Amino acid sequence: MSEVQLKDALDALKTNGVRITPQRHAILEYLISSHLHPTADEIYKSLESDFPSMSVATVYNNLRVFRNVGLIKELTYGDASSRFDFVTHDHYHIICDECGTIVDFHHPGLEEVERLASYMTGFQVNSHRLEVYGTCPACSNVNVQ
Amino acid sequence: MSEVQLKDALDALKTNGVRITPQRHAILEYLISSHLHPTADEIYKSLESDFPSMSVATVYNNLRVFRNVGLIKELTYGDASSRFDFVTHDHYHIICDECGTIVDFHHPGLEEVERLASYMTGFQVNSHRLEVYGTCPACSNVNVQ
DNA sequence: TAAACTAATTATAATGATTACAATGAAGTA
DNA sequence: TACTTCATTGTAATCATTATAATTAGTTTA
Repeated sequence: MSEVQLKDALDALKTNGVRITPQRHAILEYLISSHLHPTADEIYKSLESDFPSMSVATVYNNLRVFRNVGLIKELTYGDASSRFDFVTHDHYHIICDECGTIVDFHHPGLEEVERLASYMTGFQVNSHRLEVYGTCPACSNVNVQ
Repeated sequence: MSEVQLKDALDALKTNGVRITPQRHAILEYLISSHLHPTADEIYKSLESDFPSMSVATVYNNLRVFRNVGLIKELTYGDASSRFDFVTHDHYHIICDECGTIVDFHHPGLEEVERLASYMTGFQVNSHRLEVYGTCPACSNVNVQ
């Protein structure tokens, strides 16, 4: 786990006047160390042994706080649970249609697309979302057999 | 409304062995004529006067059928309702952060990004999803005043 | 340090979109 | 016409997420 990332995140919280509680510390630590894009429930279950009395509402509340501060991004997929991604450098996601695995890949931002969309629609553009879908190597191998 | 699109859609259903019921006809017609990316509930409410006894489950069931046949795309946004988009030529969406309006814009497909993602991750790529977010002209004007 | 104030946590109930289920109805086929 | 299959209906169930109210813990100030 990157201690630097954790320290920066805690500083960001302080700057925003957000108290640092043991639960928040643990959730942040988990988000930084696990690169698995966990759901709220996965975080809750993972921290259950360390915080037996923690409520699932606490996880949701704090994920919202972290998102508002800009520390994490929420990845939403219809009726399935949201997944949460600690914000580092710019990257996009590729998602396996079979097993749901999410893998990061680096690619320059699509500023040109943003510019064009803005020009064609008259919107002021803030951001964009890009995801690629396909079959991961593991699932491809299974299918072959 | 494009009669050609409706005819093609009905043909596609027949080819796939899907019966064409009055409800399905009406839902399809609504999806083609309205370019508002409606939710299941909006479709349900709009057809209520013509089909007083139609169940909301029928709308959901048939949207799933249409999606499986490839006639429509489901646009998902976390815990909010899914929106449904009749598939025509390639286009992406730009969405207003303030009011949620969805506007189509045309842009060449991002095959290069798909290729790069595939190369970097070893995935077989099937598709991608791109959305741009910003503020629509109407909301921009409101903010100025 | 102790009191006072504010924010966070907890447990639980409520919400709301979507799906599952069983019964009824309609379409296609022999 | 009878049979089989699929679609629709109404309702109950599911499940992620949020709201609420009470309790607890941090922070600030005297």
